[in-house]
Amino acid sequence: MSRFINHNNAIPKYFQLASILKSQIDEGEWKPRQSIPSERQLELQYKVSRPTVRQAIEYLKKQGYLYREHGRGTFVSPQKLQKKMLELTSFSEDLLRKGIQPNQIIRSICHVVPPEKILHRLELPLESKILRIERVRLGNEVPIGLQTSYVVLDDDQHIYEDDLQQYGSLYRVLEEKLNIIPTEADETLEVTLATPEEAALLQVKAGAPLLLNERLTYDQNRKPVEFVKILYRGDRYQYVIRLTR
Amino acid sequence: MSRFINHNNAIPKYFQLASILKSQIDEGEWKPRQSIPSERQLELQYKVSRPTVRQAIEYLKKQGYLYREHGRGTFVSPQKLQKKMLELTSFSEDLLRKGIQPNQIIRSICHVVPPEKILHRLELPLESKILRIERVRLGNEVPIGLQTSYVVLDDDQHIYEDDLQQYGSLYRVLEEKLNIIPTEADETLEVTLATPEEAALLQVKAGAPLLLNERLTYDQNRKPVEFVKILYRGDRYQYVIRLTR
DNA sequence: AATAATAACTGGTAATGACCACATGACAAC
DNA sequence: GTTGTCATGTGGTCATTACCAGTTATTATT
Repeated sequence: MSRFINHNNAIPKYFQLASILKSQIDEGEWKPRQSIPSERQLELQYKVSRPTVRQAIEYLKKQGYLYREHGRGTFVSPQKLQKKMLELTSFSEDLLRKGIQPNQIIRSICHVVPPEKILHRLELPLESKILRIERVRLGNEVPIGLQTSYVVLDDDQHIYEDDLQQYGSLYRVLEEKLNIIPTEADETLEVTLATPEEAALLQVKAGAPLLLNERLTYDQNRKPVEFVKILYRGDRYQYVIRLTR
Repeated sequence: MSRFINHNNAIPKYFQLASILKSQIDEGEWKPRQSIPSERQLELQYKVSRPTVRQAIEYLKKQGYLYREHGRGTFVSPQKLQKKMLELTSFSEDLLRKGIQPNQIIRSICHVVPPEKILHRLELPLESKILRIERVRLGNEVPIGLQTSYVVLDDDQHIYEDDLQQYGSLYRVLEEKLNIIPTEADETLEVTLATPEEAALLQVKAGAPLLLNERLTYDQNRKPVEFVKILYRGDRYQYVIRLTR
């Protein structure tokens, strides 16, 4: 990691500076709760203006790396808060972060007319046909969740089984192949009991408690792109999240 | 709501402007997906500088009221996304928003030495005595959740049963009486089965599935203030959340 | 009529300079 | 010794100016 700002570079200076500061935190150069140099010092050190310094610090603050106290200084957040800065993550990201190897079995991938309630939430007219993907998600080769995704695509956009295998996660296909960035989601969690079919796929007894997770995801333009329903095995899955306000 | 910026006012201009813009959205003057005036127009209209306009818009963007598209404009988020901008909320706030009357029975409020694991997460030395509050939470007079809170307080800070009754929620006591602002939290959700004691308090059968919610809350200075464990009745509670990235 | 260049928007990044509000430690007055 | 004042350092707010980078409608060209 270069410790200087490149002044004739396509990458914004505030972003370069944020990367430099972040690497000093990641590498333990600055310890949690320790103060980092003041805005004026950074301004001199990196030869950028104060607004640029502030923008870089704001960026890292939003991600949970730094916190500020008026009149006192800017400080490194305790380790615990540095971990998960993404609150909206894919199933695969989730598991990888816990050190579990994610895997999947694709049960079906085809165009169907989803239930009316789901069409409504996706802001689509009645009888619309959209892509449905049914998958069994595995962690270290053991069934963890049963996932049904409905994805809204334009006529010239396609997702094939090969894409999912190759990219490893639906979110990566959306982002890297189709340039759709999931940015916001409304999510619910509740407890349900396994039907015989669900029980068989998840290898539990019928009636076993499951964690039901439903999510409506919006893209960068606030257009609904995905409705997903995931049934987790109650005994093998813990949902982790970080909240801010 | 005044539609002008007060130039000699303790309240920051960007905040005044944000309030004005927000009220135009709330009152339906600007419809979802409709564009709001450009930065240059707002600059002229309210006689403030462009950085101030940008700060106001950034503020509302972070709260989910607006979204921007480079080269196109700034737009009002669809209704659905305007609702819950707070991701970190108290139990009472949660229920009120769903139109359910929250209530509580305080089972105990006393100082105890919590389990070692909890002391560790609260970054306290072994054998520390802290405040424990055990409550049964009700919605429309029916038991919904069983809540055990551990709160870290300074020696000169106190919470009494009367405070909880009076303020209605622990978070309001923390904020309004003690000036502790919960700002961030790490939370987990999983499924468990009711022990006989828990079952009796929640009025379900022993072994009934419950939603277990554990949360570690940090204050404005990133100091752990509360560890809370809530057991929700699986058949009566749905956990709702909004995710962003 | 179809296509390509362009002008006129939009938001994004950046520098400079100024003043305010809060926290803290040094120091003088008591 | 204790207390109050003040200088100094911190982040917070704001105005002004400039240019860059996408988007879109217009206009000139073919």
